[in-house]
Amino acid sequence: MSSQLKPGTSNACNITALSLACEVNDVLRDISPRWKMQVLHKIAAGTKQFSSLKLAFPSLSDQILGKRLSELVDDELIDKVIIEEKAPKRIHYFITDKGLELLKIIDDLHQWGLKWY
Amino acid sequence: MSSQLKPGTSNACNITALSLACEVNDVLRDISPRWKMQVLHKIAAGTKQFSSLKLAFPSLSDQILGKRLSELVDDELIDKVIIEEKAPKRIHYFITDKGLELLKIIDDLHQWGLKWY
DNA sequence: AGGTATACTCACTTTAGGGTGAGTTATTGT
DNA sequence: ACAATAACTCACCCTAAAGTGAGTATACCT
Repeated sequence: MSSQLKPGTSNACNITALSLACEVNDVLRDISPRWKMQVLHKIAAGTKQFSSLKLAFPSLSDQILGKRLSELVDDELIDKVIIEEKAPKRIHYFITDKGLELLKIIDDLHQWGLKWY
Repeated sequence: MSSQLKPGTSNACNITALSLACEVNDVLRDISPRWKMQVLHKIAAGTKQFSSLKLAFPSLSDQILGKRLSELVDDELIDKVIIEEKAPKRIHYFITDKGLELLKIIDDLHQWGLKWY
């Protein structure tokens, strides 16, 4: 048993937010889909193309990768830059500032996992 | 378009972990179930009993609350303390150090959400 | 004797998400 | 002429998660 709150401490805790509003729900729902944060991380690490991302995750299908990429674009976590319109299309993905800030927190989560799992 | 990595920067990025291993998958899977982090937060804020938690989340059913609590106990994010064995049972829940460290990161996620959503 | 309270569990249905197969477009290489 | 390539989308299935209804134990209160 660890860190019980002292009785009479008026229910305050050292967590900044006094009430975890729905934003956290939304954030968690948006970051939890399988592969999504790994793909984001890979893009942050410089992997720009669909095909290279495919190679990076052999057990991830084209379809799911496409879905995750469009989600990441919709979330404004990555930017999609069209290099060549005509087939064979060439598109590059880049992480945004918003995505980079999120990744820092995801990395904290990773560190927490390493410590406690 | 924001923060593209400079070409030739050898794919390094300012994220600590060089590769986001499966731990992040596991962590995300464990924290994403609906209500779970909110229940954890409420417990951290001093709400100790099943019935008080029920009142705190009117749209959360007994069954899901029970499931989330047992998950949180299994994850060692909360401790379950039996106050009275015989019916009517009385049980108190307390957050663990592990849970408290996680909540700090969840709060960062919350702040990130407030900033960017 | 019947109702209430606490903290659940079990079985079931419904919904959302993950995953698969096929098809598209236009250009380059053999 | 034919295959390959890049980056997808559409339609479908199937499993896992969410949510719902009912039931349980025991003691106290009226």
